Amino acid sequence: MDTIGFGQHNHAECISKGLNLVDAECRAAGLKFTPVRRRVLEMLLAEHRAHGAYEILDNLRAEGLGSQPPVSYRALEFLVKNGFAHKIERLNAFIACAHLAENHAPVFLICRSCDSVAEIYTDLTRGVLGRAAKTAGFQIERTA
Amino acid sequence: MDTIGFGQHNHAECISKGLNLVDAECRAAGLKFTPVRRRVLEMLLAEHRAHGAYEILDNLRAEGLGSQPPVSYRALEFLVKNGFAHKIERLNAFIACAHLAENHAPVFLICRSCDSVAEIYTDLTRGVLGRAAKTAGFQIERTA
DNA sequence: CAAATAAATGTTATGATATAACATAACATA
DNA sequence: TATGTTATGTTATATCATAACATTTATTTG
Repeated sequence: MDTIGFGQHNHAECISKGLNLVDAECRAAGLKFTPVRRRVLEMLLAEHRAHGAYEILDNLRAEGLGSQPPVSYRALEFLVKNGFAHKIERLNAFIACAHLAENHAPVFLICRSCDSVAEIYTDLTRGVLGRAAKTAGFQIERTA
Repeated sequence: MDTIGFGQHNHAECISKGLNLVDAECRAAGLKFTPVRRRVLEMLLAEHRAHGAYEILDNLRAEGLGSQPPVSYRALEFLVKNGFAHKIERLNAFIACAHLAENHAPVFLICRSCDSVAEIYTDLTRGVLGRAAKTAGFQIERTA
């Protein structure tokens, strides 16, 4: 188990490492890490908080990278689909994955006061939830 | 632990019992279980699936119980706030609580094909999630 | 290389979900 | 009955999301 909480860390490095990692993964998987997609991930990595699609769009627009909703939604969809970011349904917002390069089922802890988010990962298919799911006729494929 | 899966049960009874239970709880807690609120809960109880706010509203409108979005949203808010229903963020929809009268932290299993929902409850603050939350500086108050 | 194909992006329009704000009515109780 | 409180009615609008189609860019292949 592992979390990203509120401890300090070298943040510039955190961003560049994330970008490089995703860059490499895309290369390996034959995915196109285009300028828009890269920039969106960079925005998400820049802060450990959830960003709305329109907030992302505003930034893209200011940088001349796109001006209409589908632009941000498509980039975010790409990132989420490939596990580089997650959508937090509770907030209708997106956050960079805190465990890039590891296959996992994310669970989010969301502060009720400030909407800060911490991402936990652990194998939920085992333990109490996995057993309950089985009883109900479900098999957990993914969370969120 | 307990779930509502896809087993059969006496459904008419399931509805009336739910209504009576909530009726009693409201009485005890000094909450007003008004016609709109009661009817909305009845709709939710009528099927073990999540209902959208606008679907609820359409029904209310057809019955002369309200015609504008705030009507259904307010009734749903009342039900959720008091634990009689839950909002499933993943579906932007609402479902009657499957464990009325028990204080709990719901977790939903959602079928990716048909959106069927099963509600699990268990004490998530213990076990792996509770420990991870603590590490991240969180204390789990509620889920969803 | 050129043509064909596929993938990504641009753009318009609209759908779907949700709430702010204010007016009115119903209810409780002093 | 006056007063405060809670619920409801209503308008308008904010917020989140995607369908559909045109255009461009990249990739494959003849």
